[in-house]
Order: sequence, then structure tokens, then C-alpha cells
Amino acid sequence: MEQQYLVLRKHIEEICPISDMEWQYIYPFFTHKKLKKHQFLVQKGQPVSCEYFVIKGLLKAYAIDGEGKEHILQFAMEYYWTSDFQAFQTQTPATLFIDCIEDSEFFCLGKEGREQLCQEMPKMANFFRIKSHYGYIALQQRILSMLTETAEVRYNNLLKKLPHLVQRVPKKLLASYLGVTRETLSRFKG
Amino acid sequence: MEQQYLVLRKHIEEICPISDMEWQYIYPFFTHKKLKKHQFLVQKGQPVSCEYFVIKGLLKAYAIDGEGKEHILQFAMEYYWTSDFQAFQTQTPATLFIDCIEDSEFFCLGKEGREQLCQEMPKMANFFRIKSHYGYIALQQRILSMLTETAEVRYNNLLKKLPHLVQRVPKKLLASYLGVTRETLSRFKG
DNA sequence: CGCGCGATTGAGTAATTTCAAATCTAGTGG
DNA sequence: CCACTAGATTTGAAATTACTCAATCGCGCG
Repeated sequence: MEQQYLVLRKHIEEICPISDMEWQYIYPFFTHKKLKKHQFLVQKGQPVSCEYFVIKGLLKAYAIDGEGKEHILQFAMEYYWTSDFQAFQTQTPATLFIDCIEDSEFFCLGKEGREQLCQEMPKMANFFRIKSHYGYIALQQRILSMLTETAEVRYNNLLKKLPHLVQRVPKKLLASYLGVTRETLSRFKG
Repeated sequence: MEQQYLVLRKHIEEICPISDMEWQYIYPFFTHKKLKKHQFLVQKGQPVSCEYFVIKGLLKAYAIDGEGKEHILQFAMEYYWTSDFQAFQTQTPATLFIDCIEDSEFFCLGKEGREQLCQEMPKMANFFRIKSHYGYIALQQRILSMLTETAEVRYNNLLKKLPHLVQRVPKKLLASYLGVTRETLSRFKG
């Protein structure tokens, strides 16, 4: 468990170094949580109390449309943050589901906790600022790739960029993430 | 010009109120800029020195693919921020173009300026943190809509949500933003 | 008045989806 | 170690959807 907290500290220090004393202040804001494969972290209609930093495992965040089809918004593995951020931020019921593709573990941060951290520790405000900004840029890139590239090209780029993720995820889920059917994905490459 | 600075102050204060003294410190970080219709704010291959807060007018940020086709990532009108954030953040050449659909005016903030503001004024770090976070959520919603909804539904939602924007933008640009051809968009609705 | 741009319409083509069936694979219990 | 099953993947063929290319229409501006 000590070990796992160190992972979080290291993650924060990649953006802004902190002293031992600061860390003593920070870490109690986070609680630890463990789930098994197929269990839900977030469910549509339920309140979303936390955002989650993944220390182990793999999850998918997705919406279900009118025909019951699953559309994957995000995969979250080690060192990723995940939640239904929209619901978390506005404290409204979730519109997404998030469940475990593998047994997983997280650190959880509540809304009050995050705001208190940001108000009382400028370093943490900067940490979240920079994280959000990187996240924003990454999503812009993803939208651009959805507009400019075919699903086949996006699939090949995913293979290049995140081979470790692709290995761990069934192809039908990758298809859902890329926005095509599993049959279409299956007809790719050569 | 006084007037225009007030627009920026009001925009900041929607998220975090500031004193007159703080404002005196903040506003000199911003410079003013004006462009006419069809002029470029950002061009592919060029360095991106600023992020821009639009006070007047309307712009489009887009990429051009291998076949010379334009794919619109973002429209930016009054009170929107725009830039090639990826290039700005990493100080690499732009991959996007941004040009004016109408005569436009902006406040410009350089990278050093932004970091200095954030380091020396926790309130501004919080402002940008919250702005980025909202932006991140909005892009997640857009990705989700691209995955779950048809272009026709997305078009109708755009009409409902931003009727004022839709009026000002030629339909062929909306088509590019939605990810379909102008012919397809033209066959929608009635 | 006519030019030029944007929007629309039509017809043929290409790509994706849908539905169905066959195959493959990993994990389970005997 | 093997057979069995559930889930995942692949393949085929028909139906649907969007795209391309071409032509036409409409309107505002000079």
C-alpha cells in the first residue's frame, strides 16, 4: 500500500515536485479502492462521488445508446485518470458506465477534496491545470483524427502508439472505441 | 479599448472574482490584435506564440488532409479561447490553420506570460484549471456525440444549442465540422 | 445585369452496416 | 490431458448509407 501511494506521488511529481511535508498533507485526501473484473466503478443514473487515478488494471468508460449499443469514450489503465467528469463536476447523475476489463485498483478523490487541495496548495492547482490542459490537447487530437483519418488508419496508429493497451483489450472493444463495428475492424489490415 | 479589456475581466470573474489591484497586474500580460476576414491567425508550419481570447468576430481552426480537404476542429467566436494548443504548448510548428470567417479581434497571451500569471497568482492558475477542465468535458461530450449520434442528429443539436453560431457560418463549414460532405448535410432535415 | 459563391439535387459508386453462420480460443471441470 | 462451452473473431452476402462527380438553382455584391 505504501508502494501504491508512491506511484501517485511520482505521478504528481512528474509535473510538480513536492516536499515530504507537502506529501503528508496531500495523500490523506485520497482513498483506496479495489474492484474485480466486470464490476462497475460508475453506473448511469448514480451519483459520481470521485475521480479516480488507476494504479492497476484496465477499465472502459462508455455510453449505451437507444439500441443498447455500447460506445467507448475512454480506456483507462495504470496512471490514467477516469470518471464521468461531466457528472462529477456538476454533481448530477452519471450518464456513463465505467467497468473493469481487468481486476483493478484506484485512488479516489472527492470533489470537496480536490477543491480544498487546489485552494490551499497552489502546486496542486497547477498540477490539475496542466493535467487538464494536456487532456484537452489529447482530445483535440482525437477529434481531429476522427475527422481526417479512416478507422483503419486510426487503428494502425493505435497499434503503434499503445501496443500494450491493444494487446489487453478485445478487438470488439477497440472497434467500439474507434467508431466502427467489430466486423469492419476485422476486415482491416492484411 | 477600455471596454474590450472589461470583457476579458468579466470573463475571468465569471470563474474567479479579482480585485482592481489584481486586475492591474493581470491585464498588461495581454496584447490586443485585429484581423480582417480571410486573414490567418495561425498557419501550418509557423510557430504559435500565443493563445487567443476572441472579443469580436468568428474564426475556424482546421487541418488540411492529404487530399487538400479542410476538417474543422473548432469554431471560435466571442468569449472563446482558440489557438493550436498542441503547437503552443510544445512550442513546435503549427499543424493547424486558424483564419477569420469575419473581421475579428483578440487578446493574446504568450506562454511565458501564462506561466508567470499562474505561478504568481494562484487565482489565475485556478481560472485556467477550471477553464481547461470545462473544455475537457466539452470535448468528451463531442466525442461521445460523434460515436453515438448520426451527423443529422448532431446538426439538429447544434441548431438548438448554438443557433447564433449556425446563422453566421456557411453550411459547408458546418458540414466539415460535423464530419460529412456538404451534399450530405444538404440532404438532412425536411 | 451578370458573376461568383454557396446550396441543392440527381445518379452512379464505394464503403459500412446488418444479419447470419462458421471458426477460433481460453478457461473449466472431469 | 481432454472435451466442452462461452465469448471473441472471422467470413459471406444483402441492404443501407455516405461519397463523388456533375449539373442546376438562388442570391448578394459589384
